[in-house]
Amino acid sequence: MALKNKKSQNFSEWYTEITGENGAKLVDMRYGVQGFVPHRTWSVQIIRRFEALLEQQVEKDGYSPILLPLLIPEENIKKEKEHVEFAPELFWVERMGKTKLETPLYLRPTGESQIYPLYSLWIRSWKDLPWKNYQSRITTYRGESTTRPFLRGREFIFFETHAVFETNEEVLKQVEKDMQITSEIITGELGLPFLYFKRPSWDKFAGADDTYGADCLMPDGKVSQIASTHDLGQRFAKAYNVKFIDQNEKSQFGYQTCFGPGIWRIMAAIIGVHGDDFGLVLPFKIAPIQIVIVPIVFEKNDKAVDRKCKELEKKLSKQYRVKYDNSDNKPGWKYNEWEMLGVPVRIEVGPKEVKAKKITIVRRDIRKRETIAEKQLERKIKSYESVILKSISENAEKFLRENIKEANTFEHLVKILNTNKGLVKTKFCALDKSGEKCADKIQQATDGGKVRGMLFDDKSRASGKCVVCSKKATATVYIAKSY
RNA sequence: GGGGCCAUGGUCUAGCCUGGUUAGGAUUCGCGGUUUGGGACCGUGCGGCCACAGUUCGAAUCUGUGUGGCCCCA
Repeated sequence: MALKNKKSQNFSEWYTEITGENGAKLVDMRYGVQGFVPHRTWSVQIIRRFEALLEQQVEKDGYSPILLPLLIPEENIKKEKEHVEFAPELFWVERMGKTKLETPLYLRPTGESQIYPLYSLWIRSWKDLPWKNYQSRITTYRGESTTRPFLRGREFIFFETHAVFETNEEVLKQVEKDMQITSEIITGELGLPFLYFKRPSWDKFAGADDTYGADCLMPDGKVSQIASTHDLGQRFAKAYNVKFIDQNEKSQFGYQTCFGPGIWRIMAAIIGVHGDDFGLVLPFKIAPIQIVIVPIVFEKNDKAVDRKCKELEKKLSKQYRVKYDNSDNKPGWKYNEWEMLGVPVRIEVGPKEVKAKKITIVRRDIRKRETIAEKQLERKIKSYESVILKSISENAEKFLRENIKEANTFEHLVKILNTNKGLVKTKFCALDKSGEKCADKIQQATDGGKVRGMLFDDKSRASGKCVVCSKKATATVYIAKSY
């Protein structure tokens, strides 16, 4: 059956339905442990594909893979004063069988406290720098109170890069590079536009000098951070003793960054932004099955249709991931099934097509049928690869653009955030501690609207007055409710 | 973190208020057959009251606790 909930009418319930048993079967929430989500095969196959794209991209930027344990000894979390912020939400392992462990172990809430003690051992000289490792296809653990599949979990899939540089200038270059990586994959390949912000000081990652985040707009008008980079300065280097001998034979602390595309959040955005009332709409490149062939058979002994389908399957499989669905279900069943799963291209072959040497082809994103000469099939599919991506990207970009509104007064800002969806662009006094009071006022007046920050590449000097306190504005900021 | 709703075969649901037959139906799934251009049909078969405790002669139903899910708000 098609989805009961409409995306435009009730996004939350639509989202729950599409991820579950009556939708695309991405997760199974019947596992019975809050915040711990069994990922079914379709979601894993999708995730693996874009993880791989991200892996290739960060490796191109000089990162190499490492894989560290899930468990970290207690003392590590105590070394960085601000990072201790994670402590209240840690999961602990305190026993091995019946034996109480001498050192309690915590499940990694993120990688800093396990990676940097190792960096301290691995990095010796300026010749080792920049030092760039990443780990992916791992999980991370935080005691969150509210959980939702792909948006917030107690366990979730993680991807993190950690770089050490000689200078602070290199850090900023890396921040920019990370934005490019995010853009090339998440926007370029997955069709998800985002805004890249420098976060206000009160909204930084624990222990970072600065945090930069990529915000994607979800259909209900809330933004979701789908990637972030942290300028760690030397703070972690000092806490974990990440030092190197410089060219003058002096010992120096490294400058560090870490970057994390949010694997779960990206998945949530693929589902939410591209999906429709018929199910998922997958970007061609990451679809586990790119083309499904549906036969239409009237007579049992009609071997011609089957033969044609097998021929097409064989031919197209050289270039694409193809499924010939010759199950017992009726064609209508198959259409609905594969549309729910988001397979980008469907080919229908019946007696009519065989006779006329034609093929019926359907794009998942617009669900329009087209009958073309068989000879043109491969060229058509080739064009769909880019056409589908372009089409879904443009829709997503249009939605983002249309949902950024400008406000010049506090009242206007509050009115927009309380009645409309999306982001509000406005003037703001300060992104350091002194601006936090104004941010709090906005949050209270708008039921949770947060200052997301100023655009990373915004080099202009803000003019005018803060929309809240009327003091001189120092930044143009964006405000939105968020996940 | 706060508030609300909820938990019955794989899925959806009736029964619960007012305790008492073998927990009813739809769909899915398996088998046999007829079918196949937008979720076909007939026959047949498998499968269920979230957990624990309490009240009771008797609990899906009442009470408590726990666990989990969904929605709204922080």
